[in-house]
Amino acid sequence: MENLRSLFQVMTRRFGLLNKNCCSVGGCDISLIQSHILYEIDNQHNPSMQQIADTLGTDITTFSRQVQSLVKMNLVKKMPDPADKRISILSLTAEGKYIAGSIDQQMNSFLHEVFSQMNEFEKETVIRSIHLLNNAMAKSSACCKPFQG
Amino acid sequence: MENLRSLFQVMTRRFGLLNKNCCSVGGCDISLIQSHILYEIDNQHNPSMQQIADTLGTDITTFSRQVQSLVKMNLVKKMPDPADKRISILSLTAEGKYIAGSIDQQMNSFLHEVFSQMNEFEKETVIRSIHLLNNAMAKSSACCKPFQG
DNA sequence: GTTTAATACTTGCATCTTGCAAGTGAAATC
DNA sequence: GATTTCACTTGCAAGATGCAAGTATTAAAC
Repeated sequence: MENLRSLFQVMTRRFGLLNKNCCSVGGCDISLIQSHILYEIDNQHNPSMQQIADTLGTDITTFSRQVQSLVKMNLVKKMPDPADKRISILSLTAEGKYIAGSIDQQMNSFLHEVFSQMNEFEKETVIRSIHLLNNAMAKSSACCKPFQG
Repeated sequence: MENLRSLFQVMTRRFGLLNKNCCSVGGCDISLIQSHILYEIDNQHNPSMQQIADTLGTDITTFSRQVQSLVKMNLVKKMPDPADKRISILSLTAEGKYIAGSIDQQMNSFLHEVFSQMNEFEKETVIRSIHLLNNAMAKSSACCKPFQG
């Protein structure tokens, strides 16, 4: 089999660059990490700090400070869990939802442009393949332990 | 079409986490960025500083300092281009090659484990798909301008 | 052929990010 | 009730980042 790593390296770097350029919405500049945090808060159900930090594979202390900034920017809300007062449940404010949605839209429109290079059959094949890959990665013990979302 | 972005987000994060854990070889600890630099130096032909910095989408000043560390660690060599003395050509030292190869091996063995979850047909489909994707991204104007390797 | 502009880097500085260690307070275990 | 564990938060020190301003070299303009 050919060198799998270089195949993936190229792909993920390109997607990473895409992601990097997708983070400014209006006057509001969001860092790459922050956009990932917004994304995860939006996609998980009543997530705690720890959950999102684990998902993203970032240290909880760094994460704590990132969230503090997002709270200051009025994009994220932190509510103590009524059942366990140690836990902070994260959610997006209206503004946070707007920003997250905006980034999502930008990313999707770029991706659609990329996919527009392909015919229908190719598109479907590629999408199915990524699903396969994601499932295989989720099952693999070697990698990605933190993330099981 | 379903939400493409979340599909890619999951995939690239998993691969990113994989990458993150692949960077220590023996006693030598390498940061993620440094491993990317080693990879690119190894894969491009007599690359200049600017070329690699562009490929990786990092600022040239940050890159300059990263390369300085790698030179100090005796993993990278910097040679002035005889034809244009402004340019520094980068190459790996023997030790740098060893480290880069080691990381490559780790990544590939993890990827093979992931692919071992699939049957032959799925494997081929997935690999072909990533090629398709990389080609489409290379053609797209929207993204990844810096990288054309 | 000298001046001007552009290129390929490098350094200064100020800011942000990172993660370990050490803390707080709350829940679970003993 | 004492100890341990858990979910976070802060102190610090180290590293990463990027703009501005520098050097040296090459290319372009006049």
